[in-house]
Amino acid sequence: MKVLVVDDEPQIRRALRTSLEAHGYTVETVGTGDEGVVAAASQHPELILLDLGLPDMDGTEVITRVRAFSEVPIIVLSVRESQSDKVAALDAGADDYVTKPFGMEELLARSRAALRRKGSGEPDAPILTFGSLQVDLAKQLVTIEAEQVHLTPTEYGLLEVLVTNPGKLLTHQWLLRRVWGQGYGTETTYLRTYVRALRRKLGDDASAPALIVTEPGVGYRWVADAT
Amino acid sequence: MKVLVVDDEPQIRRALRTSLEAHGYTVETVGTGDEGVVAAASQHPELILLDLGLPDMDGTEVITRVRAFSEVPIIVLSVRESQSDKVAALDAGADDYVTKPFGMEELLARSRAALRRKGSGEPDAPILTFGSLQVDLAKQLVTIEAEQVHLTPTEYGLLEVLVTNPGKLLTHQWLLRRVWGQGYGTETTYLRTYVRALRRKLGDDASAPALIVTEPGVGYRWVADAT
DNA sequence: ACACCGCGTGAAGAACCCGTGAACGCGCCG
DNA sequence: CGGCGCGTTCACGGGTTCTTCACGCGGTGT
Repeated sequence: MKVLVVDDEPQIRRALRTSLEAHGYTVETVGTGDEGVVAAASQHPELILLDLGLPDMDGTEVITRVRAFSEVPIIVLSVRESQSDKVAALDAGADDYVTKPFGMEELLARSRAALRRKGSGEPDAPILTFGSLQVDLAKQLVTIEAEQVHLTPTEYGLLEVLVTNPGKLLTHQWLLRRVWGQGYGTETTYLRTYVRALRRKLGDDASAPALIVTEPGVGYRWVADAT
Repeated sequence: MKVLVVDDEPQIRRALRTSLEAHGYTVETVGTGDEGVVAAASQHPELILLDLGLPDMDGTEVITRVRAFSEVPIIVLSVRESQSDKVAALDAGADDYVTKPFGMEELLARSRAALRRKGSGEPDAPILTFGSLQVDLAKQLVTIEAEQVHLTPTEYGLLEVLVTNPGKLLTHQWLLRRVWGQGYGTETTYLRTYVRALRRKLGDDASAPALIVTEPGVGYRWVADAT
């Protein structure tokens, strides 16, 4: 049973490692959010313990990134007790939220509860294929006919929400909030610009779309069939 | 989305009921553990909020009894903060443990997290079928004989309120308010135009309607049987 | 029988939206 | 310090959608 610990404080990493290993878990530890996402993709842990106070990126960002390609249980550890922090983390896709300092017995029990639930899930493929187009959600890598395509962060973010919601009509507001953040919702010119960039780089034609269909006045829709 | 609240304090029951119902949940409440187990079996709730301090039986006992026949998510609410209580409840099969007093926003977020985990397994089918016509409410996609039909936003909005109120007589004013907004109510020409567009695109004949029947002087009625 | 009302039909102007191309500013790295 | 990548913003032309109008037709009541 492999557990990934993402925390920047070495003593906490050590404490978690010893306690977890004493209970029969295998433990991997990393110190930054970026390493956390990479390890979640490459190591395939069965549980992630994630500290929210990371130096390089916000904790909810890590959750969103991991949730893009995996449904592995995530338990958040944080010193922040405010409701808004908890709500943000849970709604981003976390399974549980424990405030520091916490009791190790409680954390172990919550880990058992999270792992017990995981029983009925099916392993998901982190690589989506649409004809000659491939999107590796874990590595954030896009290839077309085995040729790597370079996308800017915003372009990739938009592509990710599109391919993970295939067939669905995604409204302008929904896309903007999802890719640019909660403060956005009316900047449809952003979408036009980035949808255009995606279509160009992915070889799609706006007048005869095979990937991204525009629904006038409403939003966009990813129409390619996964193969 | 039905939620079962098991708590012996009437004011907590009331508070939970109002908050949950305000967020769109259907709420059942009972006051004893015995009733809780019975309600869990008979009502098939999709989430259980369980107070540990029940008069007739220990809370972990309730969890064990429910877990004997159901995997419905259980969130424990308790005044007890000791680790041993949390461990006991979680190991008995609870999904989460929240200590009173708790913030309602946090509880709602934890409820969403629990329901999200559960919901990912069973595909809720919001696809309505009427013969060869299919309306996918989630994707906002309309197909006829597996062939995609393109509808404008207004056309789709009108179709949606029609198919979600099958058989009912929908007055002009009601339809206009529902599709165009509160400020409308007399513009029957809009309805004529868009009902016509729908009939054309869906292959219905106004003089022998199989989908949309006009009720002269009153409104319209969706008459197709869901299959 | 006749006028009237509501509906279906078709079409046309106006308003809106999208695709396209390009420019500007900012941070970063050499 | 200069270029480069990226995000943001603007303007224009063409297409789609919304709104509005006009004309027949059938049913209703007088």
